[in-house]
Amino acid sequence: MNDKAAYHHGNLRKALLEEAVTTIEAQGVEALSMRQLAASLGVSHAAPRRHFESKGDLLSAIVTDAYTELTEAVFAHADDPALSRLERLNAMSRTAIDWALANRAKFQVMTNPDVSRFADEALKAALADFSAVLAKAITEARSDGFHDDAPMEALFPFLIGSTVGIAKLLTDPLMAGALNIAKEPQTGDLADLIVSPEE
Amino acid sequence: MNDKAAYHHGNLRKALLEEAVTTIEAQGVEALSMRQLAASLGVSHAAPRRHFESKGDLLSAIVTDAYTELTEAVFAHADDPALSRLERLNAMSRTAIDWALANRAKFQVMTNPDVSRFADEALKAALADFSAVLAKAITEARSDGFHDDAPMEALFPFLIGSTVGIAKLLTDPLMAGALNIAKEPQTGDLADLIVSPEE
DNA sequence: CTTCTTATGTTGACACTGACAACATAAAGG
DNA sequence: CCTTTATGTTGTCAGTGTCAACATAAGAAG
Repeated sequence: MNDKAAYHHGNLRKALLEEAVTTIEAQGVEALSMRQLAASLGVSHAAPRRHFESKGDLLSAIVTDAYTELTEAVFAHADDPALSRLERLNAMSRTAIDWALANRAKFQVMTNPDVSRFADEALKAALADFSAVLAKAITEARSDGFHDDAPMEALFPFLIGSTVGIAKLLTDPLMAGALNIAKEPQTGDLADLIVSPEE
Repeated sequence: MNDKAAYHHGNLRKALLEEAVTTIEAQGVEALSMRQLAASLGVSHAAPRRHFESKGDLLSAIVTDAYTELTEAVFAHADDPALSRLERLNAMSRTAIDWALANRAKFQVMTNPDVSRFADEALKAALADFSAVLAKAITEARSDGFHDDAPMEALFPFLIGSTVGIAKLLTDPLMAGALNIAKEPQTGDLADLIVSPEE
Protein backbone atom coordinates (compact mmCIF):
# COMPACT_ATOMS: atom_id res chain seq x y z
CA MET A 1 0.00 0.00 0.00
CA ASN A 2 3.06 2.19 0.06
CA ASP A 3 3.77 2.46 -3.63
CA LYS A 4 1.67 5.09 -5.31
CA ALA A 5 4.31 5.00 -7.97
CA ALA A 6 2.87 7.79 -10.07
CA TYR A 7 2.58 11.47 -9.21
CA HIS A 8 4.24 14.67 -10.22
CA HIS A 9 7.48 14.21 -8.40
CA GLY A 10 8.08 10.47 -8.51
CA ASN A 11 7.03 9.30 -5.10
CA LEU A 12 7.09 12.15 -2.69
CA ARG A 13 5.81 10.32 0.34
CA LYS A 14 8.59 7.78 0.24
CA ALA A 15 11.17 10.41 -0.59
CA LEU A 16 10.06 12.50 2.38
CA LEU A 17 10.38 9.57 4.77
CA GLU A 18 13.85 8.70 3.53
CA GLU A 19 15.12 12.26 3.49
CA ALA A 20 13.75 12.80 6.98
CA VAL A 21 15.63 9.80 8.32
CA THR A 22 18.81 11.02 6.66
CA THR A 23 18.42 14.47 8.19
CA ILE A 24 17.67 13.09 11.63
CA GLU A 25 20.72 10.87 11.43
CA ALA A 26 22.90 13.88 10.73
CA GLN A 27 21.30 16.60 12.82
CA GLY A 28 18.78 15.10 15.22
CA VAL A 29 15.02 15.16 15.44
CA GLU A 30 14.77 18.73 16.63
CA ALA A 31 16.64 20.02 13.61
CA LEU A 32 14.15 18.43 11.26
CA SER A 33 12.11 21.06 9.43
CA MET A 34 9.26 20.34 7.05
CA ARG A 35 10.20 23.33 4.93
CA GLN A 36 13.84 22.34 4.60
CA LEU A 37 12.73 18.84 3.81
CA ALA A 38 10.55 20.14 1.00
CA ALA A 39 13.29 22.41 -0.26
CA SER A 40 15.91 19.68 -0.37
CA LEU A 41 13.54 17.58 -2.47
CA GLY A 42 12.95 20.48 -4.84
CA VAL A 43 9.33 20.89 -3.93
CA SER A 44 7.30 23.77 -2.55
CA HIS A 45 7.02 24.29 1.18
CA ALA A 46 3.43 23.07 1.45
CA ALA A 47 3.75 20.00 -0.74
CA PRO A 48 4.54 17.60 2.14
CA ARG A 49 1.18 18.47 3.65
CA ARG A 50 -0.57 16.36 1.02
CA HIS A 51 1.14 13.32 2.51
CA PHE A 52 1.52 14.18 6.17
CA GLU A 53 -0.95 16.46 7.90
CA SER A 54 1.62 17.56 10.42
CA LYS A 55 5.21 17.09 11.43
CA GLY A 56 4.06 14.71 14.13
CA ASP A 57 2.32 12.69 11.47
CA LEU A 58 5.53 12.27 9.54
CA LEU A 59 7.41 11.17 12.65
CA SER A 60 4.60 8.79 13.51
CA ALA A 61 4.88 7.26 10.06
CA ILE A 62 8.62 6.82 10.44
CA VAL A 63 8.13 5.06 13.75
CA THR A 64 5.35 2.87 12.41
CA ASP A 65 7.57 1.72 9.54
CA ALA A 66 10.43 1.21 11.95
CA TYR A 67 8.41 -1.02 14.25
CA THR A 68 7.27 -3.03 11.28
CA GLU A 69 10.88 -3.55 10.20
CA LEU A 70 11.99 -4.38 13.70
CA THR A 71 9.14 -6.84 14.19
CA GLU A 72 10.09 -8.56 10.98
CA ALA A 73 13.74 -8.83 11.97
CA VAL A 74 12.93 -10.15 15.42
CA PHE A 75 10.24 -12.49 14.20
CA ALA A 76 12.74 -14.28 11.99
CA HIS A 77 14.00 -16.07 15.10
CA ALA A 78 10.62 -16.77 16.65
CA ASP A 79 10.22 -20.28 15.26
CA ASP A 80 13.72 -21.31 14.35
CA PRO A 81 13.62 -25.09 14.87
CA ALA A 82 17.38 -25.23 15.33
CA LEU A 83 17.11 -23.25 18.56
CA SER A 84 15.70 -23.99 21.96
CA ARG A 85 13.05 -21.68 23.33
CA LEU A 86 15.58 -19.93 25.51
CA GLU A 87 17.96 -19.55 22.60
CA ARG A 88 15.14 -18.08 20.53
CA LEU A 89 14.35 -15.40 23.06
CA ASN A 90 18.03 -14.69 23.40
CA ALA A 91 18.38 -14.35 19.64
CA MET A 92 15.39 -12.03 19.47
CA SER A 93 16.82 -9.72 22.07
CA ARG A 94 20.21 -9.63 20.38
CA THR A 95 18.61 -9.02 17.00
CA ALA A 96 16.68 -6.06 18.35
CA ILE A 97 19.83 -4.47 19.76
CA ASP A 98 21.70 -5.08 16.53
CA TRP A 99 18.86 -3.56 14.55
CA ALA A 100 18.92 -0.43 16.70
CA LEU A 101 22.67 -0.07 16.19
CA ALA A 102 22.22 -0.40 12.44
CA ASN A 103 19.27 2.02 12.34
CA ARG A 104 20.21 4.66 14.85
CA ALA A 105 18.10 7.47 13.46
CA LYS A 106 14.93 5.41 13.33
CA PHE A 107 15.54 4.03 16.79
CA GLN A 108 16.12 7.53 18.08
CA VAL A 109 12.74 8.63 16.80
CA MET A 110 11.09 5.51 18.20
CA THR A 111 12.23 6.39 21.68
CA ASN A 112 11.39 10.08 21.40
CA PRO A 113 8.77 10.91 24.02
CA ASP A 114 7.19 13.60 21.88
CA VAL A 115 6.38 11.10 19.19
CA SER A 116 4.75 8.81 21.70
CA ARG A 117 2.51 11.64 22.70
CA PHE A 118 1.02 12.02 19.25
CA ALA A 119 0.93 8.39 18.20
CA ASP A 120 -1.77 7.57 15.69
CA GLU A 121 -3.70 4.33 15.33
CA ALA A 122 -1.35 2.82 12.76
CA LEU A 123 1.54 3.20 15.18
CA LYS A 124 -0.37 1.67 18.04
CA ALA A 125 -1.25 -1.27 15.83
CA ALA A 126 2.36 -1.79 14.78
CA LEU A 127 3.43 -1.72 18.40
CA ALA A 128 0.72 -4.19 19.35
CA ASP A 129 2.01 -6.60 16.69
CA PHE A 130 5.52 -6.27 18.02
CA SER A 131 4.25 -6.84 21.53
CA ALA A 132 2.35 -9.99 20.57
CA VAL A 133 5.39 -11.60 18.98
CA LEU A 134 7.41 -11.08 22.13
CA ALA A 135 4.70 -12.04 24.58
CA LYS A 136 4.47 -15.46 23.00
CA ALA A 137 8.22 -16.02 23.03
CA ILE A 138 8.47 -14.93 26.64
CA THR A 139 5.70 -17.23 27.78
CA GLU A 140 7.35 -20.17 26.03
CA ALA A 141 10.78 -19.40 27.41
CA ARG A 142 9.36 -19.05 30.86
CA SER A 143 8.06 -22.57 30.82
CA ASP A 144 11.61 -23.63 29.99
CA GLY A 145 13.08 -21.93 33.00
CA PHE A 146 13.39 -18.25 32.06
CA HIS A 147 12.94 -16.68 35.48
CA ASP A 148 10.02 -18.97 36.20
CA ASP A 149 10.04 -17.77 39.80
CA ALA A 150 9.32 -14.16 38.85
CA PRO A 151 5.80 -12.81 38.28
CA MET A 152 4.78 -12.72 34.64
CA GLU A 153 3.82 -9.04 34.71
CA ALA A 154 7.41 -8.20 35.63
CA LEU A 155 8.98 -10.43 33.01
CA PHE A 156 7.57 -8.57 30.06
CA PRO A 157 8.76 -5.09 31.06
CA PHE A 158 12.09 -6.56 32.08
CA LEU A 159 12.79 -8.15 28.72
CA ILE A 160 11.62 -5.28 26.56
CA GLY A 161 12.93 -2.62 28.89
CA SER A 162 16.37 -4.17 29.11
CA THR A 163 16.63 -4.60 25.38
CA VAL A 164 15.41 -1.10 24.59
CA GLY A 165 17.50 0.47 27.31
CA ILE A 166 20.72 -1.22 26.31
CA ALA A 167 20.14 -0.23 22.71
CA LYS A 168 19.48 3.32 23.82
CA LEU A 169 22.61 3.41 25.90
CA LEU A 170 24.74 2.24 23.01
CA THR A 171 23.20 4.62 20.48
CA ASP A 172 23.04 7.76 22.60
CA PRO A 173 26.32 9.60 22.10
CA LEU A 174 26.13 11.39 25.44
CA MET A 175 25.48 8.30 27.52
CA ALA A 176 27.83 6.07 25.60
CA GLY A 177 30.52 8.71 25.93
CA ALA A 178 30.13 9.90 29.49
CA LEU A 179 29.56 6.43 30.85
CA ASN A 180 32.92 5.44 29.43
CA ILE A 181 31.73 2.70 27.21
CA ALA A 182 35.04 2.83 25.50
CA LYS A 183 35.05 -0.54 23.84
CA GLU A 184 31.64 -1.35 22.47
CA PRO A 185 30.61 -4.63 24.04
CA GLN A 186 29.52 -7.59 21.96
CA THR A 187 25.76 -7.57 21.60
CA GLY A 188 25.83 -11.31 22.13
CA ASP A 189 27.27 -10.84 25.61
CA LEU A 190 24.57 -8.30 26.40
CA ALA A 191 21.77 -10.54 25.18
CA ASP A 192 23.19 -13.38 27.28
CA LEU A 193 22.80 -11.20 30.36
CA ILE A 194 19.14 -10.56 29.55
CA VAL A 195 18.27 -14.11 28.62
CA SER A 196 20.75 -16.82 29.45
CA PRO A 197 20.57 -19.22 26.51
CA GLU A 198 21.23 -22.20 28.73
CA GLU A 199 18.86 -23.71 31.20
CA MET B 1 25.95 28.12 43.70
CA ASN B 2 22.29 27.98 42.81
CA ASP B 3 20.89 30.61 45.13
CA LYS B 4 21.27 34.11 43.81
CA ALA B 5 18.43 35.00 46.11
CA ALA B 6 18.14 38.63 45.10
CA TYR B 7 17.07 40.06 41.76
CA HIS B 8 14.09 41.85 40.34
CA HIS B 9 11.71 38.99 40.13
CA GLY B 10 12.64 36.87 43.13
CA ASN B 11 14.71 34.10 41.63
CA LEU B 12 13.98 33.83 37.98
CA ARG B 13 16.43 31.09 37.18
CA LYS B 14 14.91 28.71 39.67
CA ALA B 15 11.39 29.74 38.71
CA LEU B 16 12.15 29.05 35.06
CA LEU B 17 13.48 25.59 35.79
CA GLU B 18 10.47 24.68 37.89
CA GLU B 19 7.92 26.11 35.51
CA ALA B 20 9.62 24.32 32.62
CA VAL B 21 9.36 20.97 34.37
CA THR B 22 5.70 21.61 35.09
CA THR B 23 5.00 22.46 31.47
CA ILE B 24 6.89 19.45 30.19
CA GLU B 25 4.97 17.21 32.55
CA ALA B 26 1.69 18.48 31.13
CA GLN B 27 2.50 18.98 27.47
CA GLY B 28 5.81 17.38 26.61
CA VAL B 29 9.22 18.75 25.72
CA GLU B 30 8.31 19.84 22.24
CA ALA B 31 5.51 22.06 23.52
CA LEU B 32 7.92 23.96 25.74
CA SER B 33 8.36 27.54 24.57
CA MET B 34 10.71 30.06 26.08
CA ARG B 35 8.28 32.87 25.36
CA GLN B 36 5.34 31.14 26.99
CA LEU B 37 7.56 30.30 29.90
CA ALA B 38 8.46 33.96 30.31
CA ALA B 39 4.86 35.04 29.92
CA SER B 40 3.56 32.63 32.52
CA LEU B 41 6.10 34.00 34.99
CA GLY B 42 5.04 37.57 34.23
CA VAL B 43 8.33 38.53 32.65
CA SER B 44 9.27 39.87 29.23
CA HIS B 45 10.04 37.46 26.42
CA ALA B 46 13.78 38.02 26.47
CA ALA B 47 14.29 37.87 30.22
CA PRO B 48 15.08 34.14 30.34
CA ARG B 49 18.03 34.79 28.09
CA ARG B 50 19.95 36.31 31.00
CA HIS B 51 19.89 32.91 32.68
CA PHE B 52 19.93 30.49 29.76
CA GLU B 53 21.60 31.37 26.50
CA SER B 54 19.33 29.07 24.57
CA LYS B 55 16.49 26.66 24.95
CA GLY B 56 18.96 23.81 24.81
CA ASP B 57 20.81 25.41 27.69
CA LEU B 58 17.71 25.36 29.84
CA LEU B 59 17.06 21.71 29.03
CA SER B 60 20.69 20.90 29.74
CA ALA B 61 20.36 22.56 33.13
CA ILE B 62 17.24 20.55 33.93
CA VAL B 63 19.02 17.34 33.07
CA THR B 64 22.12 18.27 35.02
CA ASP B 65 20.02 18.93 38.13
CA ALA B 66 18.11 15.73 37.53
CA TYR B 67 21.25 13.62 37.36
CA THR B 68 22.48 15.23 40.54
CA GLU B 69 19.25 14.35 42.31
CA LEU B 70 19.26 10.84 40.92
CA THR B 71 22.86 10.29 41.91
CA GLU B 72 22.07 11.40 45.43
CA ALA B 73 19.08 9.08 45.70
CA VAL B 74 20.99 6.11 44.34
CA PHE B 75 24.10 6.85 46.35
CA ALA B 76 22.13 6.57 49.58
CA HIS B 77 22.30 2.78 49.21
CA ALA B 78 25.91 2.57 48.08
CA ASP B 79 27.38 1.93 51.52
CA ASP B 80 24.45 0.69 53.57
CA PRO B 81 26.12 -1.68 56.05
CA ALA B 82 22.86 -3.55 56.58
CA LEU B 83 22.96 -4.81 53.00
CA SER B 84 25.17 -7.23 51.15
CA ARG B 85 26.91 -6.00 48.04
CA LEU B 86 24.37 -7.70 45.83
CA GLU B 87 21.53 -6.23 47.84
CA ARG B 88 23.08 -2.82 47.50
CA LEU B 89 23.24 -2.97 43.73
CA ASN B 90 19.70 -4.30 43.70
CA ALA B 91 18.52 -1.43 45.87
CA MET B 92 20.29 1.11 43.67
CA SER B 93 18.59 -0.17 40.57
CA ARG B 94 15.17 -0.20 42.22
CA THR B 95 15.74 3.29 43.59
CA ALA B 96 16.57 4.61 40.14
CA ILE B 97 13.38 3.15 38.66
CA ASP B 98 11.32 4.54 41.52
CA TRP B 99 12.90 7.95 41.09
CA ALA B 100 12.03 7.96 37.39
CA LEU B 101 8.43 7.06 38.16
CA ALA B 102 8.24 9.87 40.69
CA ASN B 103 9.93 12.40 38.37
CA ARG B 104 8.53 11.56 34.97
CA ALA B 105 9.05 14.92 33.35
CA LYS B 106 12.68 15.16 34.37
CA PHE B 107 13.34 11.59 33.34
CA GLN B 108 11.70 12.26 30.01
CA VAL B 109 14.07 15.14 29.34
CA MET B 110 17.04 13.08 30.49
CA THR B 111 16.35 10.46 27.85
CA ASN B 112 15.59 12.96 25.09
CA PRO B 113 18.16 12.49 22.33
CA ASP B 114 18.08 16.15 21.35
CA VAL B 115 19.28 17.16 24.78
CA SER B 116 22.14 14.70 24.59
CA ARG B 117 23.22 16.34 21.39
CA PHE B 118 23.74 19.72 23.02
CA ALA B 119 25.05 18.61 26.38
CA ASP B 120 27.33 21.09 28.07
CA GLU B 121 30.26 20.39 30.35
CA ALA B 122 28.23 20.60 33.56
CA LEU B 123 25.96 17.87 32.29
CA LYS B 124 28.83 15.65 31.27
CA ALA B 125 30.34 16.08 34.70
CA ALA B 126 27.09 15.18 36.44
CA LEU B 127 26.79 12.08 34.31
CA ALA B 128 30.38 11.11 35.03
CA ASP B 129 29.66 11.31 38.77
CA PHE B 130 26.64 9.12 38.37
CA SER B 131 28.67 6.69 36.34
CA ALA B 132 31.43 6.48 38.93
CA VAL B 133 29.03 5.62 41.75
CA LEU B 134 27.61 2.75 39.74
CA ALA B 135 30.90 1.45 38.42
CA LYS B 136 32.14 0.94 41.95
CA ALA B 137 28.99 -0.87 43.05
CA ILE B 138 29.03 -3.11 39.99
CA THR B 139 32.64 -4.09 40.48
CA GLU B 140 31.97 -5.00 44.10
CA ALA B 141 28.84 -6.96 43.32
CA ARG B 142 30.65 -8.82 40.59
CA SER B 143 33.18 -10.14 43.02
CA ASP B 144 30.24 -11.48 45.02
CA GLY B 145 28.83 -13.41 42.12
CA PHE B 146 26.93 -10.87 40.02
CA HIS B 147 27.39 -12.44 36.58
CA ASP B 148 31.06 -13.04 37.29
CA ASP B 149 31.26 -15.12 34.13
CA ALA B 150 30.31 -12.20 31.87
CA PRO B 151 32.83 -9.68 30.53
CA MET B 152 33.02 -6.49 32.57
CA GLU B 153 32.45 -4.23 29.58
CA ALA B 154 29.07 -5.87 29.06
CA LEU B 155 28.03 -5.71 32.70
CA PHE B 156 28.00 -1.95 32.89
CA PRO B 157 25.76 -1.33 29.88
CA PHE B 158 23.53 -4.16 30.98
CA LEU B 159 22.88 -2.77 34.42
CA ILE B 160 22.39 0.84 33.42
CA GLY B 161 20.62 -0.01 30.21
CA SER B 162 18.18 -2.35 31.89
CA THR B 163 17.40 0.13 34.60
CA VAL B 164 16.97 3.06 32.25
CA GLY B 165 15.00 1.03 29.74
CA ILE B 166 12.58 -0.37 32.28
CA ALA B 167 12.01 3.08 33.68
CA LYS B 168 11.44 4.39 30.19
CA LEU B 169 8.98 1.64 29.42
CA LEU B 170 6.97 2.37 32.52
CA THR B 171 6.94 6.13 32.05
CA ASP B 172 6.27 6.26 28.31
CA PRO B 173 2.49 6.36 27.86
CA LEU B 174 2.60 4.85 24.38
CA MET B 175 4.80 1.90 25.28
CA ALA B 176 3.19 1.23 28.61
CA GLY B 177 -0.22 1.35 26.95
CA ALA B 178 0.35 -0.55 23.74
CA LEU B 179 2.49 -3.19 25.37
CA ASN B 180 -0.40 -3.98 27.65
CA ILE B 181 1.32 -3.31 30.88
CA ALA B 182 -2.05 -3.26 32.49
CA LYS B 183 -1.06 -3.78 36.08
CA GLU B 184 2.06 -1.83 36.90
CA PRO B 185 4.57 -4.34 38.16
CA GLN B 186 6.32 -3.95 41.50
CA THR B 187 9.62 -2.18 40.99
CA GLY B 188 11.12 -4.61 43.46
CA ASP B 189 10.31 -7.53 41.18
CA LEU B 190 11.90 -5.73 38.27
CA ALA B 191 15.06 -4.90 40.18
CA ASP B 192 15.29 -8.53 41.25
CA LEU B 193 15.38 -9.54 37.60
CA ILE B 194 18.26 -7.16 36.92
CA VAL B 195 20.27 -8.01 40.03
CA SER B 196 19.26 -11.04 41.99
CA PRO B 197 19.80 -10.02 45.63
CA GLU B 198 20.81 -13.56 46.60
CA GLU B 199 23.99 -15.28 45.70
C1' DC C 1 -10.67 12.66 -28.16
C1' DT C 2 -13.25 15.42 -24.68
C1' DT C 3 -14.89 16.19 -20.12
C1' DC C 4 -15.19 15.55 -15.32
C1' DT C 5 -13.03 14.31 -11.06
C1' DT C 6 -9.45 13.52 -8.10
C1' DA C 7 -4.63 13.62 -6.65
C1' DT C 8 -0.94 16.36 -6.16
C1' DG C 9 1.75 20.67 -6.00
C1' DT C 10 2.06 26.01 -5.52
C1' DT C 11 1.45 30.63 -3.63
C1' DG C 12 0.43 33.58 -0.13
C1' DA C 13 -0.62 34.42 4.46
C1' DC C 14 -0.71 34.10 9.64
C1' DA C 15 0.70 33.54 14.26
C1' DC C 16 4.36 31.83 16.68
C1' DT C 17 9.19 30.77 17.88
C1' DG C 18 14.32 31.31 19.30
C1' DA C 19 17.68 34.48 19.03
C1' DC C 20 20.04 38.91 18.90
C1' DA C 21 21.05 44.04 19.73
C1' DA C 22 20.11 48.29 21.91
C1' DC C 23 18.31 50.32 25.65
C1' DA C 24 16.62 50.80 30.64
C1' DT C 25 16.72 50.17 35.41
C1' DA C 26 17.71 48.14 39.70
C1' DA C 27 21.34 46.43 42.87
C1' DA C 28 25.79 46.44 44.74
C1' DG C 29 30.20 48.18 45.91
C1' DG C 30 33.63 51.57 46.09
C1' DC D 1 27.81 59.92 45.67
C1' DC D 2 29.27 57.61 41.55
C1' DT D 3 30.45 53.58 38.95
C1' DT D 4 29.91 49.03 37.70
C1' DT D 5 27.41 44.98 37.20
C1' DA D 6 23.23 42.14 37.10
C1' DT D 7 18.91 41.82 35.48
C1' DG D 8 14.84 42.93 32.66
C1' DT D 9 12.52 45.32 28.45
C1' DT D 10 11.56 46.62 23.67
C1' DG D 11 12.11 46.02 19.02
C1' DT D 12 13.51 43.28 15.30
C1' DC D 13 14.77 39.32 12.35
C1' DA D 14 14.71 35.02 9.91
C1' DG D 15 12.67 30.67 10.22
C1' DT D 16 8.79 27.45 11.34
C1' DG D 17 4.22 24.73 11.11
C1' DT D 18 -0.15 25.21 9.49
C1' DC D 19 -3.96 26.71 6.78
C1' DA D 20 -6.78 28.37 2.69
C1' DA D 21 -7.10 29.47 -2.08
C1' DC D 22 -5.56 28.51 -6.34
C1' DA D 23 -3.28 25.72 -10.22
C1' DT D 24 -2.21 21.77 -12.78
C1' DA D 25 -1.39 17.07 -13.85
C1' DA D 26 -3.29 12.26 -14.02
C1' DG D 27 -6.86 9.19 -14.60
C1' DA D 28 -11.62 7.81 -15.23
C1' DA D 29 -15.89 8.26 -17.74
C1' DG D 30 -18.41 9.48 -21.57
